[in-house]
Amino acid sequence: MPKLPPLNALKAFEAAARHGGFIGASNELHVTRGAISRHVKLLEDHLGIPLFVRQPQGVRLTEAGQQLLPVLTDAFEQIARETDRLSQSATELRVICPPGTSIRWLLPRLETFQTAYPEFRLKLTTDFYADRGFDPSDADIGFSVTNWPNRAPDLKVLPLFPTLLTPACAPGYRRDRSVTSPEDLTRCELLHETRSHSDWIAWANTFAPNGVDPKSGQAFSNIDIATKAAVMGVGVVMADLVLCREEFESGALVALFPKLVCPSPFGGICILGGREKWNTPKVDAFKSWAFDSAQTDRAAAQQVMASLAV
Amino acid sequence: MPKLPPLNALKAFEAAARHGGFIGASNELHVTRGAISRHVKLLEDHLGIPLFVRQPQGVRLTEAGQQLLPVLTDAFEQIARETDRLSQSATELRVICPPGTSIRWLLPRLETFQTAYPEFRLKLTTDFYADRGFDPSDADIGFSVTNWPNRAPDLKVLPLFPTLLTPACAPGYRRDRSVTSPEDLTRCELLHETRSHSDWIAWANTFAPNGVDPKSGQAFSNIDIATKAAVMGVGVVMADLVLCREEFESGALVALFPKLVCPSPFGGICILGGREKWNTPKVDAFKSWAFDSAQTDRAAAQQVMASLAV
DNA sequence: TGGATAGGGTCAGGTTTCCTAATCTAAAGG
DNA sequence: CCTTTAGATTAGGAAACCTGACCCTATCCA
Repeated sequence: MPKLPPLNALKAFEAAARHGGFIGASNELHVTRGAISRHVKLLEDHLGIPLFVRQPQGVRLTEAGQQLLPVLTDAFEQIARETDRLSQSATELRVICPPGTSIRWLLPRLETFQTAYPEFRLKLTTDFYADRGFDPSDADIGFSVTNWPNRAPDLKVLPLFPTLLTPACAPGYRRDRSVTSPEDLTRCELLHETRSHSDWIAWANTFAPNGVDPKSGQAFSNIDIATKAAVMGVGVVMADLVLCREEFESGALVALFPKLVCPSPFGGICILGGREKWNTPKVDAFKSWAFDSAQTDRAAAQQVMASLAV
Repeated sequence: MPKLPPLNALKAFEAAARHGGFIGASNELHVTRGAISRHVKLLEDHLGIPLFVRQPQGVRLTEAGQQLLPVLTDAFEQIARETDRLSQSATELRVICPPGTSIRWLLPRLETFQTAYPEFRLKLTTDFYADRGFDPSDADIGFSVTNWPNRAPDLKVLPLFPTLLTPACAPGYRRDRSVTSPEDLTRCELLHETRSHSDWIAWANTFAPNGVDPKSGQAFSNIDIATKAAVMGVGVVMADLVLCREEFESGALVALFPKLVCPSPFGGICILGGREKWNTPKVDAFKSWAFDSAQTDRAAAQQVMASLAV
């Protein structure tokens, strides 16, 4: 690799040559004429060959200067194009989030992110991941309902708030079925999300090992629809006390067994990101915003847990 | 024109990425690891995107780094190639010199130039110029026997030593013809250079307006051959007291009229160069060497002129 | 003719950037 | 468990850089 001349001198020369004078270059580079003059001279000394002919009316490129200019312009343009592209991609924040979490948590809060960090352009994909789980090359941030125990070594995880599960239904549904113990659930319609019955399985394992078949009932494409179905009196949904806080507070949903709350074995809602990007400004911004936004959710969860311990 | 990142940081990153580590880069750039580390971080901050994944065993390029590296390598290589080429041409010194001056003055002294300035590779062309005179794009330096009065505005001139003309011949030739006054030259064979009879014309105009026909006699392809012919007793040459000093001192040539010396109306031997290159290191070196080497010639000319004034 | 303008060169002095050298950290290897 | 390796980090001093004021020259224009 042959040695390069001083790069800043090259930049100064390129600008001066392109503008046909030192003043133009000094404006472009926001320095004084003297600075351009010295840079150009330095480069000429380095190469041992004059690049400009100085005349009282201004400078004119020598033959050597004319040969050097297009090479530099081209090289700098290449560099600028690529670095710009990378910078650009540094401000685009791609987030992927499963439908339930997206509808019930992320979407209602997203506007505050854009307000807090207008310099990032957020692109949200609301969808389940493909079978392989979250892939950092698809998005910068992925929401997840599990802490992905040891599953992806290249992924970093930031837990936002825990998932607290308990069966819930509309007040009228409870009245009609007069459910008082887990065994009574056999008389109820269980409402599921299509992809997994794991929430019902987890809860049933803890509180009703023999009293309910977690595979029975109806399935919906995502947990938000299942919850809405419960509100409409279709059946009993395994509700997250945190994510469904609104429905519980308004009375649209009631917990069948307020003391039988099962923390999700997978931990709760968290965000994932590739190790490479985990500490980039855009990901940092999102992490910090998400963690702050989840503060009230963590507090609510803690309150529920405290009330159970009594 | 989009803004460029700090160029030195780009250089540091490029070297680090190419070597796959900061130590390799620090060796190539002759700085410490810390310097590379800071440069890379600066660039990452500037772009807002990490370029390396830091691991205890070393660094690994991120996706962004992998995309940036080839662009930088290519751009720097282009620049290095072109600047190298220009530097190279800065050390090649092309000189063009008419045959007479070349044989009698330049060639015998050339070795001392190479000794004094081994960094320049001198390429000598011994030839007359084409009709248009010396062209700076053909050579960096041109020797001339005239000062080119106001003829080429873009040329710079450095006079080396004056031309002092007087008719001379072999001692035996003078004895045979018993020449004692300019009028006796009509009985002599005049020896000329093919291209121009101006020396004889200039001398005859001054000292023998009616006594000699400057167009008569024999012509030779250059003044050196004409001089050698005179030494051999063929005729009378219009000799330069400076350039033919050796022949006069050894007695091979004698001046027919020692007091009738005519300074060339064109001044004398000088070197020419294009204004653009006149102050480049290589041309400066040659100018300084040539001027110093001509010191004894100027002294000899001065001595001749002083002896005439007595 | 002579002042105004425009382009560049140069220098001292202060600021920014840069590098070094020493000290930390974390992992791997003997 | 100690050594080695590869980077990160920091203070402080060296180098590069820029500014701002001045000079020069040629041209324009009144």
